[in-house]
Amino acid sequence: MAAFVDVIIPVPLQGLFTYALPVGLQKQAQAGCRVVVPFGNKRSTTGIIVRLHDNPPTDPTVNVKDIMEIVDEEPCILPSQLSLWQWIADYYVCSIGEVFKAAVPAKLRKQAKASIPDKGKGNAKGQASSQNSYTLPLEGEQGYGVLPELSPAQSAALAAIKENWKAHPVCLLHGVTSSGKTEVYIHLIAEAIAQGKQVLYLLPEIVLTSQLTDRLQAVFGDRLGVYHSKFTDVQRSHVWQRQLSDKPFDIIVGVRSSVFLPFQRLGLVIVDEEHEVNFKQQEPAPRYNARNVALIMASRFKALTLLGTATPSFESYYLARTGKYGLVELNERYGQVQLPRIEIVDVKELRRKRLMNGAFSQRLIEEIRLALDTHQQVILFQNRRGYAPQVQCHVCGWVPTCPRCDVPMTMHARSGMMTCHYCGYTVPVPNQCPACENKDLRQHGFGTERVEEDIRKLFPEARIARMDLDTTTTRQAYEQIIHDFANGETDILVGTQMVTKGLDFENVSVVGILSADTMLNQPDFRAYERSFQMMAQVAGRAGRRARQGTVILQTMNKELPLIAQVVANDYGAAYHDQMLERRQFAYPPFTRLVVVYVKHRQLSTVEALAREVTVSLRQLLGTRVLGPDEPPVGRVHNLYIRRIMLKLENRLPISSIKEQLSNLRNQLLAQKPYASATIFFDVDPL
DNA sequence: AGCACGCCGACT
DNA sequence: GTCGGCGTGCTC
Repeated sequence: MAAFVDVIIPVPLQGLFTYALPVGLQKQAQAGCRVVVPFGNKRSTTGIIVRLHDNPPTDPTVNVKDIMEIVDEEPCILPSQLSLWQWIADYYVCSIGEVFKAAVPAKLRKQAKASIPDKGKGNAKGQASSQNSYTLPLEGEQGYGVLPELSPAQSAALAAIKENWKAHPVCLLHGVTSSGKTEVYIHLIAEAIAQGKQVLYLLPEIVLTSQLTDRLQAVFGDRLGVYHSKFTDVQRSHVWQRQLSDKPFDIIVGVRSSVFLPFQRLGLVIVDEEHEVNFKQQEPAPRYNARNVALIMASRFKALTLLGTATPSFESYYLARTGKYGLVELNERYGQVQLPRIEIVDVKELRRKRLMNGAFSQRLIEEIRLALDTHQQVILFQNRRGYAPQVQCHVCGWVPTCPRCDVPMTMHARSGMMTCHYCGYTVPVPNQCPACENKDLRQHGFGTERVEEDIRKLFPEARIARMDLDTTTTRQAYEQIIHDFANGETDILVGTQMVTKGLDFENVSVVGILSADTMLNQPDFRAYERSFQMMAQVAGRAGRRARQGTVILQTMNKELPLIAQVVANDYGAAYHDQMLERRQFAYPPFTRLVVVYVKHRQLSTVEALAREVTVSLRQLLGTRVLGPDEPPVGRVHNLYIRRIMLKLENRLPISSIKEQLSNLRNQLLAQKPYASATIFFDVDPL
């Protein structure tokens, strides 16, 4: 009988915590069970048992405390999950307690007694499947509906994927926009569950709409569970519990965090829109990429994996081209719909000739007019929300900036407020310049709110909607906008990136990219890749059934090769060009990146600490260490920020380097002047 | 990350 | 006289 247990505690501290196991609790203790323990100043905290043993802590100064209570009769975290958590903590250089926090719904993390023992009865309320009965068809029996019929191209892709899987457990499906990848997925899912396997179908939050879940629901009924971040914590806890039961969902369609659900017999993982940056969690730790975590999880389950997208991340495409992944191309749009015609508009020249009407060129206005006259729909993409990204005093040049961050505040006209898009700080729009008292404050640039207002003036008869962070605060609002547009109740949809993501509308004949330049000008080695992806994706929303769509692409950089590649929809050329540069400048996929972030309230402290970090890392890694430098926004929430970038060749012993990073961090933060500083790592940054 | 302890300003 | 500001120290 074990005397001690090692426990995961939800704090950003390295390692596990050892507790004594009172005799009375010994028979109930199992790895994966929740326990209530005293921790620090807190009388009780819920942790997870990782292992049982007989060794008191080696450090004689620690005062071992007793477990107060074991919450579960049966583990609520499976061994496969515990080991995945450890992998994530090691790979992304964070604590396992932070992984615990990200992985488990809060309700389950806060002791919720008595809910787990009710095995097999976890009802996922508010789920796509609302029925209570979990009766499944017997083996071999047909609880799902009719599978969609596949076009010859889709059938060929399906066959090719299965053929590829014979040699590679991971296959990349590169299918042009509107090629009907979802139907292919449905066939693969049906085959997997017919073999008694579970399926994880991962997509970015923005694509997980009822449009999609209804479609899957129609085929798979209540074998399908949906795991959405906008569901309540209770709903997510129910899905978790059901996955532990003896009647788990066979298919989980879910966002990033669904990689943390307990799977018992995972056989297939589909990562749709594989290139999406939203698969990477930015804040807080763990800064994990759900696509990569899913790949690790799949390989541990010996499950097959399909990565699908019209615009593969260059990393994935590289792995496919070099034979690490299988590669299947699906070049034909479903129903022989043509790819859109992309027309470049030279904004620089039009500006010079004073021919721009605000953010709109004459060509774009003509095309919108034509679409409205023929009862077709329009999508306008502008990658900034709000009314004006910057306000400036025309006399003295004063610009309202956030008091807590080094950024200009964005003006929002409807609310009459200026808002910082980094920290949320909001103040009323000033009616005069506080520096020179002049009243001539001018707005610079165009946000979606302004675009919406201007387009209403140009087309007063059109029904117009806007989709951005400000109009989609609730899931219902988001679904409503999509629903109205899909049903033809809206003529023009204005929006940010949100309008570019995997939404399929039948009747869109015109897409306007108002300014390609905001994307192109990002000071980031991925700007090229991201710009191509975004433009190709938004262009792909145009031209559905029966007719070719038109894309009006407005740019100040029409001579850039990238623009020509977007026009030609030449993914291969964009990839090729970019690979030359990535190789030359030692960027992924030819290296792995780790960015070290240093933050502190005081500028002098951040700078000193960033220098110390850099010096120490140079001793270890030499010229692979770049920086320190100031990020584009050098202060957020009153914290000054510096970063150091590590470019590590693929052959380097990455895990030992990460261990040293972690040690260096602990060592520096233990020094007095740096005690209140923050150091964290962003592994494989996007 | 919490949370408590501890030492300095404007209020009933 | 005290309520409370957040610096800093610790967590099996």
